[in-house]
Amino acid sequence: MPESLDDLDRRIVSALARDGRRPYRDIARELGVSEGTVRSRMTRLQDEGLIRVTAVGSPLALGVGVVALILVRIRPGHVQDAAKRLTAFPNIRFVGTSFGSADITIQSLHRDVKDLHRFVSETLPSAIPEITSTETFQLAEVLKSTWTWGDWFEYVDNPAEEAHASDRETSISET
Amino acid sequence: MPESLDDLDRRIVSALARDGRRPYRDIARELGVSEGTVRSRMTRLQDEGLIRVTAVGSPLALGVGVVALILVRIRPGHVQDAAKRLTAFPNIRFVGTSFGSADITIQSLHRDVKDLHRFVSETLPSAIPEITSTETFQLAEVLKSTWTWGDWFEYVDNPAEEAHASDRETSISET
DNA sequence: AATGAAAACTTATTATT
DNA sequence: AATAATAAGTTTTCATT
Repeated sequence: MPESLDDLDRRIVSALARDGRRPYRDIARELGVSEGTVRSRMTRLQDEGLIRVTAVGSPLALGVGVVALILVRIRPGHVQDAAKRLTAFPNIRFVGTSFGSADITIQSLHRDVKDLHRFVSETLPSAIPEITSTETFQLAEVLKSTWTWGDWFEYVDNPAEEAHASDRETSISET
Repeated sequence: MPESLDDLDRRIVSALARDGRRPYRDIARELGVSEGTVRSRMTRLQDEGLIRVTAVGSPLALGVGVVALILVRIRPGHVQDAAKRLTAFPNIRFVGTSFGSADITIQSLHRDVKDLHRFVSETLPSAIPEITSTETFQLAEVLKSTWTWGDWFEYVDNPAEEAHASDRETSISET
């Protein structure tokens, strides 16, 4: 039963979102608690699957030529099953079911546009015959892709604010 | 000039994608190089903005009630400027310009559907008057959201493979 | 659930190739 | 660009509250 994060958890997560390798001891000093407290809370959050500390980076810098967003429509009654099968593709990084004119939205990585085209026109339809249509958006430039939480914690605590100082310095621009 | 990653860089990044807090010394032992080599390569990759080690987690577990994908169309000639202004919103986590029937795709976070609706119907149009239309997909369930690179490195090195063993155990399912 | 103490281990710096 | 040596700092374990 994954209970929500308390204020101390959030501060720890914010600190690690800024720098995932920052020593627990250092974070503990800043927050006025012991190193063990930071450690045990992070262990709990990771064990519960709520948080992971990981290397993230720009796909386009890591040898990925093409990043695409694909909207998928599925024969009624087969959405959940189709979504589950899409998660098995190594080049699909995101799979979500949705309300609206698409049943599933995915983000996929490709070496080049030829690879993307083959994927959409051949691989996907033959792997998931319940697909009734797809719509593909090849991304030209990723201007923001953020993993920090400080701004969100501020936003959710203070609904009035909009478009103030942003996370940009700690995000990776994936151009 | 960000040159691409060599094989050793990739192995280091893969290891840190699995566990971002794993000691450099431990990774170095596994890869048969010195700790300093792992450290200096990570320093370079981080300084060049190619890789970041960070805490990532399930938005829906962190107090985010609603995650949406929004496709945005913009008056011709204003796409780049509008995209840049969208990056300033703290509740927008992803901004990409794209080819296809949308000019910009964004991912946004909201407390509830009322907040999402206000954002789409009021906040966005008044902040970015060049928007000509939007299409919103409220995400119901995120089945995959992966940050590891091992599978991609395999995929890009071996085009024939499809839908084999996946990253799922190291991704966070954002239900 | 949080803490302090201590041994084991890692990091960050420096000099060397 | 990589390495070994080393002082300083961190992690991990455990007994205590």
